[in-house]
Amino acid sequence: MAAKRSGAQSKRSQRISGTLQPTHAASDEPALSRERIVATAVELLDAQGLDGLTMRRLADRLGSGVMSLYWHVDNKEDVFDLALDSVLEYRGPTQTVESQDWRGDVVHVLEDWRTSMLRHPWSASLLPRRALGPNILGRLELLSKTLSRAGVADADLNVAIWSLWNYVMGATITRASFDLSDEDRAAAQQRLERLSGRYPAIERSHLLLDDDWDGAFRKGLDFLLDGLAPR
Amino acid sequence: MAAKRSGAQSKRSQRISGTLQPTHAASDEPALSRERIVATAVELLDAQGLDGLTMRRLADRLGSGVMSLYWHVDNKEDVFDLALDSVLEYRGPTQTVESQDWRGDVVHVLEDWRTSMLRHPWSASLLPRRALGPNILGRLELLSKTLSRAGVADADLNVAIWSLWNYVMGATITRASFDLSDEDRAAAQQRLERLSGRYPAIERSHLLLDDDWDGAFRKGLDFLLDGLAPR
DNA sequence: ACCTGAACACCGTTCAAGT
DNA sequence: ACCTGAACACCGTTCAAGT
Repeated sequence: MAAKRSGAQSKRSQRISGTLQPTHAASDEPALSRERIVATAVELLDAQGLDGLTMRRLADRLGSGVMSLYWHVDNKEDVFDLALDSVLEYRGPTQTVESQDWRGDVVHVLEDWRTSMLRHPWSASLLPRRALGPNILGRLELLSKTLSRAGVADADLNVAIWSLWNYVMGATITRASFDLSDEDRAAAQQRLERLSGRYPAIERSHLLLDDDWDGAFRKGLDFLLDGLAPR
Repeated sequence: MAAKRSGAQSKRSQRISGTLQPTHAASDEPALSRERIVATAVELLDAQGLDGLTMRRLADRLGSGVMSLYWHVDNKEDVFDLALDSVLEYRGPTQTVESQDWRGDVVHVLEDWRTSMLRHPWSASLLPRRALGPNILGRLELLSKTLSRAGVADADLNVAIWSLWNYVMGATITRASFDLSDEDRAAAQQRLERLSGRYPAIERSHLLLDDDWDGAFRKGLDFLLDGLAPR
């Protein structure tokens, strides 16, 4: 990873080191690299959302020409794949020492997954269309092992993994997309009421205003786990 | 809805009715309308996928100028919203006569939902980013009523709805995105094995090759329902 | 090995104008 | 009320060229 330099220092070093950075004389940016590109792409996505990521904007932010990116990266799809997988890197404990609470471990793995994605809401809507990168596979691997330890039989393992994956993805995607629009939800509820009578049930229960996403997530997850690995 | 006419008939009527369709003399297409635009957008999405929908291509297919679309439709986002909601129109029985099998009704509602979306795989990856149209609301309403009849208490209704929604969305999105790439999955499994050792658990269980999506869907759904509405 | 600008074939949408 | 073409400000990517 390139270290950050202060503006003053970089200006000086730029003036002095004309021969040291011959191909990069007009800029104070460190050299281009796959890592820098991906990190900057994530920044851009966080700041501007899915549509905000543009090869041209990305190059701008990196202080390089647009076409320079294509040396390090296949195309825009590739950038999406890399950004998504980088955001899903697992940083938690990969093997809690002698844990006895296997069910708690499963919950932790899944909640960490959800939390990671919610930190970058674009990742949720991106995931369904992208390839499985190494970090995603790593999380699936971890989930598989934890489920085995929790007592899920080998024959049921894939069903269990996919059920939980589906649930987590659905919950995360829903939450990420609905949470963006708080007053939209209020507006939606009002619209519901103006159509008075067409949707009486969900109007009465204030479905669109309900926002205990975390609670609902945990509750549904518990039900699933009860079925998958009876305690 | 504009009625379909045969080519011959429309050519004749075009020649005769110069004064009847004065603004549309040069084409044998019926007049533009919101409905036609949406229907054609769905065709285009089915044929070419998400990236295949272009205002220009859409206009081409409709035999009109690009800008004519904007009289009937706000912008491209609007087209996406309309196409998505149109695909989610519920056509099943809205009130089965005196059904006693309430749990079966819930399952039917959710499976019909999933089936509708899988008929148009782009809808799955589109949904998380779009507004709730009338047909989506209608399905939520139906689900809510069915759950009530199945014995879910009012206080638990929203949690139940969102849990099921999340599960169905996750399962559908996953299935729609993974199913597109059959030999990709085989390639992924091979890649796994070439990395031999990094992901032993999911390699051993052939997770990426497992494709009993429907079975997994039903199983997980049953577990959820067991928790939400004990029989 | 790494970076670049010009050029191509596209986009969505504004606007002013037509009937 | 409905449709249109020209024009604008963008896109992603190929290519041939630079160091």
